[in-house]
Amino acid sequence: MSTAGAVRAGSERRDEILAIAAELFAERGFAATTVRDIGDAAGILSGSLYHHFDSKESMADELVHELLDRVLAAYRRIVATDDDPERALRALVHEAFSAIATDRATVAVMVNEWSLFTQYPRFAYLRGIEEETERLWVTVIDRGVDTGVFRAGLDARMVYRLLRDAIWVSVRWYDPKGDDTADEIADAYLAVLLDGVAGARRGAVR
Amino acid sequence: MSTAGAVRAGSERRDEILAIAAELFAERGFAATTVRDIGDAAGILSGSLYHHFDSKESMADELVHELLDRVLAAYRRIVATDDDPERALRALVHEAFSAIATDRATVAVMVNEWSLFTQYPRFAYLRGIEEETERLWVTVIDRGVDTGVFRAGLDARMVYRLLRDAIWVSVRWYDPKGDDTADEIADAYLAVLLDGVAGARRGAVR
DNA sequence: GTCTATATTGAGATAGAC
DNA sequence: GTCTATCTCAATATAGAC
Repeated sequence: MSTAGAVRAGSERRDEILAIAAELFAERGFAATTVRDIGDAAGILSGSLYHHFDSKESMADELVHELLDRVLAAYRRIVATDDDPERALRALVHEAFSAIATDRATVAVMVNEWSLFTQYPRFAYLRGIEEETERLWVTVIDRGVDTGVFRAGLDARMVYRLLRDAIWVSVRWYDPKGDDTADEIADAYLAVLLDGVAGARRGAVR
Repeated sequence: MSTAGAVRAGSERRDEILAIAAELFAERGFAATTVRDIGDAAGILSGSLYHHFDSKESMADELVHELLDRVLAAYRRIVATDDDPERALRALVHEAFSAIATDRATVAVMVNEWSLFTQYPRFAYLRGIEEETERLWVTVIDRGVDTGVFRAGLDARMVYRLLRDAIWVSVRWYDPKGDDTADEIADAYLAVLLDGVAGARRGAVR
């Protein structure tokens, strides 16, 4: 009956508390958020949180792990399904921005606390997920170079990092109530990435 | 006699301790670094740090403030000096990557703790610096659009954010001992930004 | 599933001697 | 400029009643 992957199935109350914790972690930072803050926001005492969770860390762990499992699964589907490199890259970028739209707080936690979390053994899986993600994106970029739709001589790994960093950190200024939807930002970023900002044909490497 | 701008002049010992603190903040995170850690690394007791600094916060404050003042001054010089939009943009990007090379630890602290610091009144100046920085970069991009060297209809603010985010977060994977120098990464990023990754001329908006 | 009550630890910071 | 010694507070987490 469980929908879970790596993560324990959760009651509704649990999920509710997790969502509250995510908002607080995103807003104040993981370290600066106390279990009392979370309890207060959830309308219970801090001690009662430990009926649902082992520790403050495990809350962040569940949030981030569950998100990344979902995103990675989507990446896998895209790369396995779509043979066209440009369309696949577009889909990957839209998928990431979609996660920012649907799970803003958790993405913010991931982005802001990445350096912190990757220090702890409990978050060791982050490396694995990050490696597979890189492999998938780089595969798509390399395919594009092979088929000639992307420029020859491109450093796929560097392009991936540029894009990954720019996309995820946008969660820091992304405003769900703002003028631009996540898909619109995705398209704007893709426009720059694919065609560049230079207006006139240049005597460059192409 | 003082070399300082907004920041108190410092003895050599002070600077040494600041550099040590920067490394620890960058490595373990600001919150996870204790004043005892800093004292240990500096070879003194934690209490002795308070002869040099008011608080742990003030150490991070000095580090980040001093760095951003220097970088902003460089940006100002570039924008005031160079009329050519593409050359100015190149210089801005190289300037940022140069800061990553020379002040890796402090840049990492700034990037990792930005969301945390901007919450505190003491770091209110971050907003001001960020705003002026955005204005400077956007000015250069808009100039490029006006003179036709950058594509018409470009959202300068979005391009700035994309670039800013991608550049600064690269401090998380930048390896001073790695194959690529900061200038090489800057050029690679600029190549993507200016010309895009698409290899063939496309029937796009240009 | 939440509360009462509290154990325990570790943090930032201070006062005054040397 | 550093040390000795310590204060004070706030944090995570636990035990057991309801």
